[in-house]
Amino acid sequence: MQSRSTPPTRAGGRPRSAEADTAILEATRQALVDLGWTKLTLGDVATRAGVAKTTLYRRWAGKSELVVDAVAELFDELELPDSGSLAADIEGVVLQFAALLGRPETKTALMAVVAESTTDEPLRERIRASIVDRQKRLVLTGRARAQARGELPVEPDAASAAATADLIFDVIAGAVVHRALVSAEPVDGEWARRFTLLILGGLSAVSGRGPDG
Amino acid sequence: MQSRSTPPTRAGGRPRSAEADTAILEATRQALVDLGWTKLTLGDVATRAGVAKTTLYRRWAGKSELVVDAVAELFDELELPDSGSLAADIEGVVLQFAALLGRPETKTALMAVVAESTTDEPLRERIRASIVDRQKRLVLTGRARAQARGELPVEPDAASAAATADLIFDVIAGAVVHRALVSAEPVDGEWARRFTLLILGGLSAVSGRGPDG
DNA sequence: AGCTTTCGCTACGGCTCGTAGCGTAACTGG
DNA sequence: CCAGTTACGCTACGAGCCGTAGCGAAAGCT
Repeated sequence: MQSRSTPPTRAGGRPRSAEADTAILEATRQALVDLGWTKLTLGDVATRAGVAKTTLYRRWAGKSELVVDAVAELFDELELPDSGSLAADIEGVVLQFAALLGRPETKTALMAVVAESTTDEPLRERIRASIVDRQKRLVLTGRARAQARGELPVEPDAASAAATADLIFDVIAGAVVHRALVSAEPVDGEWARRFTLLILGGLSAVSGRGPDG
Repeated sequence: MQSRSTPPTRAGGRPRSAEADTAILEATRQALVDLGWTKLTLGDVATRAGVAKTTLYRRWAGKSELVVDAVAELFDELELPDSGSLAADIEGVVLQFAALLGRPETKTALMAVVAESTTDEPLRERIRASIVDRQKRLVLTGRARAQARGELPVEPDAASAAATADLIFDVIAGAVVHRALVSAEPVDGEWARRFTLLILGGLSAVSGRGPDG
């Protein structure tokens, strides 16, 4: 996962405790739930994890990196169930992503580290590698399946196909995040259905008929 | 604007300096550019603005509230130019919103305060009132114009119409924010064109033909 | 005038930061 | 078994920021 700060890793010497690692990440998530992003302190996390504060600083450069690793583990749960239709696939991934964003630890952490990454390029790359790309795969496989079913045309131009995939990704992830965290309204089956209708058929499709289409 | 913390406002007494207010908000934006969200301190803002630190604390409850007010002013610039077609309207507002998110002060501030708002309900309400609703108006007027032109059907059910408007809003704002801040790739005319194509015609429309459609 | 509120300034205790130093623990290779 | 190497827990430290209190002076209103 390349999460921790890699030391020169010469052979020999006492190995880093794996239990400490998991304890720290779990303690970080719990601290996020209890305190939120700003009030979370590394000293508090160390106490919760039962390790010394110095141990934390030996493995992570700072608060942002630690939190990214802590929430990145949660994004491993994301999967794309093969529902048999593109619409069902989209609804499924939307609801799954929404459930993840519903957890208090991801809620407060995700936006905060992204905010931090706007003035910290290495951090942004870390987020991309351990969180964002994991979601992007869902879009790629989902589209491949839809194309195999004949639900979507195969774009001949590779550059155009990549741009479309990026677009779809930003639209889906962005819309769910905005609905869940900015508008702070529920991402339920009803919303997922309307959203999918919009993505597949466009504005006229979603506003032309009722939600029970 | 109801931005500052309203004192009991009895008659009489020395009025609050309006110059200090604008100086503080301007200093806050500049500090955001120079330091980013986390490294911004209220003491530093006070020094930049040429006011005492205590003056700041008399008007704002904390860092989050101050920053919200500082960036909210920038969102007043948003306007919906009547371009004559729904597609052009969408592209216009997307590019306008993207330009706003391109500024370093909004970049780092917007996500940070939203992150904070997930554990601070009054702050979320403040953001909604002074920032989010301002964008939502653009969606409502844009749709009204499109309906007047006959480009969009008029939804008879009021609840359904409101749900659609919320959906459109979350999709547009969310996609632009995600593209600009998470993917960190340019929101240019090319992207705006493809995005508009997707919103209006759905997935098959954007992947069916090339970007020069 | 007298009253009221804000202002700038100084000072303070409390908290967090990130690091340094030390002795000990764990694991590796000769 | 014994050096060598690295991680660990612990303590302590200067530095910086927080948010508030207290003061005298300034700027309005009646």
